[in-house]
Amino acid sequence: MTQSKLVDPKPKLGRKRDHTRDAEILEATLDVLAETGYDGMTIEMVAARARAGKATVYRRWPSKPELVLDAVAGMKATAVDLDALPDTGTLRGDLLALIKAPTLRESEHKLKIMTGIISMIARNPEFAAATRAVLVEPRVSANRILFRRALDRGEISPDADIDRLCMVGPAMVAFRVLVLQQPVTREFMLSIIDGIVLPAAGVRP
Amino acid sequence: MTQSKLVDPKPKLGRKRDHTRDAEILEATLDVLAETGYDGMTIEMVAARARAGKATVYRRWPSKPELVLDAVAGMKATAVDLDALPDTGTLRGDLLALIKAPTLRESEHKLKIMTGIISMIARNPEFAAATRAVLVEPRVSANRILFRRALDRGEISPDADIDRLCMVGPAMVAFRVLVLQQPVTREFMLSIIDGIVLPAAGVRP
DNA sequence: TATATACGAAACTCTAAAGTTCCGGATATC
DNA sequence: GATATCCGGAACTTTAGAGTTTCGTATATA
Repeated sequence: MTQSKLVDPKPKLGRKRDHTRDAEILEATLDVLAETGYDGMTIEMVAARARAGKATVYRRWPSKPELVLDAVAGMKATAVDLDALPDTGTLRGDLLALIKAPTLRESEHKLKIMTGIISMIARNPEFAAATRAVLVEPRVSANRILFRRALDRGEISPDADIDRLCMVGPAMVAFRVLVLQQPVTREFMLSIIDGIVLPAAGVRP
Repeated sequence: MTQSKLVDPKPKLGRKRDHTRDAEILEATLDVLAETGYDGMTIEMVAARARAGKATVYRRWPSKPELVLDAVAGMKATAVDLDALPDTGTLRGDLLALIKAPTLRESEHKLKIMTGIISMIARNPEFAAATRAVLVEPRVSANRILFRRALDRGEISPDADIDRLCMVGPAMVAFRVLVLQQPVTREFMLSIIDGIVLPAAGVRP
């Protein structure tokens, strides 16, 4: 019997699509998104930045929302690796290990992208889900693991509200970038860890 | 000598502009803003909701950005009254007095309006300033007064980071509404006050 | 080598919304 | 009562951007 590719019968002739361009277009999408926001972004801007034609973009993604959604979802790849979390023996040490300069820059960049998408998450549930998956879950999950460890070690108060504590960092960072439009510095993160999170968790200095 | 109104020589003939419509149009603007966001909002939507014609809107505001800016700035009127802050004798009492149901509803409503404006604050500095003046400053200033009082009473640790503590509430609320899209309940605020803010401030339960 | 598709670039269509003008009717001044 | 401006409503012009098509060229299969 011959091959029966009923679904998606791939053509055998013609030039193949260059899928290395996909990543470049998605990256250009994120850049433009961070600079102008979703509504300010045009497909022509994205194509120009990726040195591609509009047709090349539309050959891969059927519409602007799907392109943006794909680009945002792709950011999850650069999230914190839950299997390689720091384990310094103290909660403070673990938290400090998570605020290295590259991590902070990345967080700020992600949030600037999110600035242009915030208005969409109210209009389109898929954007809301993508946002949470990329921006909230990775960081909160990482924090949760660190706090549980600290709890097991008896380092923090047993009646600490871990679920809320995990959100303090992300919330303060998001507020600072989205609303206050200020940079996320190491000093800022330190003041949150030492001034808010650790005291609230019941860690003695 | 006759009157010398060189600036703005008001016409003396014709029907007077009905300035009671101003407030209605601004209110309609905020409603549409909360529902569809800045870019989704059209002047026709606003005019329709205010039972006015587009011309009536454009007679008062020269452009869409100026209308929205004016509407947002007007929200400051419903901010917390710094001269009538609660003074219950304890920090916890004061904070609880600030999270009555009507206040929470108002905060949530303001934040939903802000959702549609967030993308603009990166594009237009005036929007950033208006947002801070309406959404951040009033609440943070109120908190600062309450925390200073508590500090003067010796109720909280003298080395508490008051500036950061004042932002925890607003940041957590903004994060919950803008990013998580969840309602601001009294339980949520209680968990922040009792689980984060008071412990971080060094108040013993 | 013929064919089919990809590429970048640009021309093109279509639609939606910003902003303007005009209408008939109302309300004010002189 | 003549005139000027307001009102809501609707027609109108202009512009910008989403999405499509076309063109000359490059690259793959058969």
